[in-house]
Amino acid sequence: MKWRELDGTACSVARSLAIVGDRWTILILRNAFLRTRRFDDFQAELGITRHLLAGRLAKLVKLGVMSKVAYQERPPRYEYRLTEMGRDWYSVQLALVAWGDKWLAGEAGAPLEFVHQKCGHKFQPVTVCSECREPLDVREISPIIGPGLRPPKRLPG
Amino acid sequence: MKWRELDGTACSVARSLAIVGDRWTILILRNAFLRTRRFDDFQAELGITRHLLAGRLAKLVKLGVMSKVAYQERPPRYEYRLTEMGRDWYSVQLALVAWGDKWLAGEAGAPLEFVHQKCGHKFQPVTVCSECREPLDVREISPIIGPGLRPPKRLPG
DNA sequence: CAGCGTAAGTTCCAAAATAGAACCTTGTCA
DNA sequence: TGACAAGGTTCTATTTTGGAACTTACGCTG
Repeated sequence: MKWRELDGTACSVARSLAIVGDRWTILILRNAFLRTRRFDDFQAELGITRHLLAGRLAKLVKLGVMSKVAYQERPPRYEYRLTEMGRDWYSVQLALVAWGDKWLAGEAGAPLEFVHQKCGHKFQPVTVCSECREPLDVREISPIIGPGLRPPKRLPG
Repeated sequence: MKWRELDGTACSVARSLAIVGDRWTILILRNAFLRTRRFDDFQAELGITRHLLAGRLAKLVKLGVMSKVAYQERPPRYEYRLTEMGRDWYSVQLALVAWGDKWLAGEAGAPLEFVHQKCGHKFQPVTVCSECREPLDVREISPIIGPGLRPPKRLPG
């Protein structure tokens, strides 16, 4: 399988990876959530080469994850902001952070903690079932064929 | 920043990426969740080259995400299973699937759907606050410095 | 017991992606 | 007029991947 074919597969993991399946892209999004918006700021904070950064940002804009917005006209200057699609990536990032905190932080503990303003507490993200609200366990989940894999109904005529 | 340095940074996203930050590794884990266990099965299902697969599996084993278990002695044959650390990756995968389903599946709908055996319903994963159980929104979360970033207390003596 | 099949790798070379550094463009400001 | 700034682009060297063939250790079959 070549990477060109990835987003053609009928798998949402593969399709997602076709967009955000490299480390730099995920780090760019991480910093975007920490309010970074400008080319040079991303470059300095991440240490990514300018060349790659330009390519990654262009791809994210093309695919609708970020948008390029002029913040001044003369000289023309742009910033990159998360779209709704990009903001929605946050649930993946939270899961990634939680996994890293749990398994990789060691004795020192998590580098960052998070406070939920709504309730005022430090929290961990918990993934629950949209129907019964119970936390999900791998062993209690069955995948089934969805509409995206079912053969289309034959049209009349 | 070079990739060697990534897992040395005080960020759980970067540390996680140092392990699972390439597409093949994530696809290997995806198939592991679908019960694939043997070298040749991973190879055939993913289309990854044997060379890379060997490297990725070895890395996952070294870092404790999967374990290599002999399932027969003569000739020696091994299979790869998720450890607890690996099973715990599932929350990230669910978030990734949900994001792909929502933003990339198009009109056809999700390729796979999931049933929660406990309640019997098709569901979406929802990320909630461990304290108040409300769904989390980016704009209601504040990161704060955690113990992993606080300078260590000076030891007496 | 020669030859075929199987699982799990390893080795080799060509093609693609990345790192690192320098350079370019458009405009402001002193 | 020259320095500075933001946002890129171009260049070469190194690293990583892709693709295919080869290896090892055994068991089976005729």
